[in-house]
Amino acid sequence: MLSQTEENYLKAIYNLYCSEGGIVSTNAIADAINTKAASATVMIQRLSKKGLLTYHKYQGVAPTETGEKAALAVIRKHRLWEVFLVQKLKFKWDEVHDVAEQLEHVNSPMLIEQLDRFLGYPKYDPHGDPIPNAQGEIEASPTLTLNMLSPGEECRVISAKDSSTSFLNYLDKVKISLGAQVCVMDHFDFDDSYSVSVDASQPFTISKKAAENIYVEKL
Amino acid sequence: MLSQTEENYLKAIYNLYCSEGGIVSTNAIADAINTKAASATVMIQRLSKKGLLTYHKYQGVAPTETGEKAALAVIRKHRLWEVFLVQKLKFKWDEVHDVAEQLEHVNSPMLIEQLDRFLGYPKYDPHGDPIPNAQGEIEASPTLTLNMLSPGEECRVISAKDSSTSFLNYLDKVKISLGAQVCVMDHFDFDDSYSVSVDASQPFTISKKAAENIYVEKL
DNA sequence: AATATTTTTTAGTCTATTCTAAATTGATTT
DNA sequence: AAATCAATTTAGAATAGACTAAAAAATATT
Repeated sequence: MLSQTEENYLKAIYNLYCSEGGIVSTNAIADAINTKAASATVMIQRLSKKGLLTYHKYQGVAPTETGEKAALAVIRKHRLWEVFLVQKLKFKWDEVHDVAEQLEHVNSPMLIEQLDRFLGYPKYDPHGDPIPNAQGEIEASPTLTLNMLSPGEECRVISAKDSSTSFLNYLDKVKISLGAQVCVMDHFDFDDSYSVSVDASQPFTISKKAAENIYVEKL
Repeated sequence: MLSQTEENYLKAIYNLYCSEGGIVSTNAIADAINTKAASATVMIQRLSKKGLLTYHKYQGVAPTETGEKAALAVIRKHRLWEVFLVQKLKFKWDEVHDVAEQLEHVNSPMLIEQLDRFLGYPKYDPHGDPIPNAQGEIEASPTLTLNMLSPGEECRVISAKDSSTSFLNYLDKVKISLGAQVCVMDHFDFDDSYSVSVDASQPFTISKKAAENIYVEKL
């Protein structure tokens, strides 16, 4: 059993390891956790004693197989809760993080299993990051944006690339929500705008800039 | 801001104060929290310094106005999460406690507000205990059981008085679930059994013993 | 290669929470 | 009222996690 603090360190280390692509420095970890290098060192030593990290003094750190699994389990919980908050509790995409940060530490395999079912086994969180499955397998992030589709094609909204409040408000206003089905009706060359229909309702126009910032999956 | 541990003590003290009706002893608190009297003493001193308890050495403890509000806020969260687990995530009534015990410490007023809305502002948890409102006001527990109704009356199921697994399994089997609408069709004097219709479906018979253990509210 | 700088680790404190053991207080019995 | 027993509190120590300051190692600069 890992403490909340251990889970937070592990998650931060895994994220750094993926994004920076390689061995992670003590300082980078301390920054991510918002603590001091000395504290990070102590925790690194503890986690590597538990077999979750490979660690060589002064050299840096990497998750082991076990450590990666544990980190992905936390990430899975975090992202499922984010979906819950947005889809069921009407949180905005940018309001979920702090709460999910707390909920991710609740320990109950049955809870997560049932939550996953309740949400309809979602594949992406509201920020477009893929949700690891129960075995800790994770897909690549989505790369297809709305503007890449041709008229006639249908897709489901995964997330927003730009997560600024102003863009999220815009999406909210035009009722393009997570999971919405969008059909591209037309493309206008003269200003690169698109006519789209959301959930089979009245089509309307969105700009190229907007379309480029909406991640989708084809249906 | 209270720590999780402080919240747990406060909740336990409030519960003891209500059930035992008066000043609470250090040992009773230690037992409830599953710790030792010495630890309870330390925490009592801390909570009374924070103005949440009135405390006189060797005499015992009672929640202050503020302490009661804080305890009720935790109880509100706990009971809302229990409803969520049973109604949405298909937990059995006897499986929810440990998970709710964790979830109740997540701190986000918006989360609880939205959860309450999402659940349809429930008044009782799956064990039949009333859910305090956002102002910390709480009703008395329900006292009306199914056998107290006359043929023709309709009611909503609040909870089970007997929460043994065998009874809960029985209720599950006959599809009498939390929130179900039950209409009493008939009462048979010769064995005191009742004919009931659940959610307007095919009536069936339940024993006096079963009817006495189902808390309901009249519609 | 020698020095200076940055990063990392160690050592020593601090707080929250727990424990055990000892001391104190209150209640009970004679 | 004294002696005993149970409940409570204090004292002292442990652990998890954080911090600061100082030491050690790695890296960069001259």
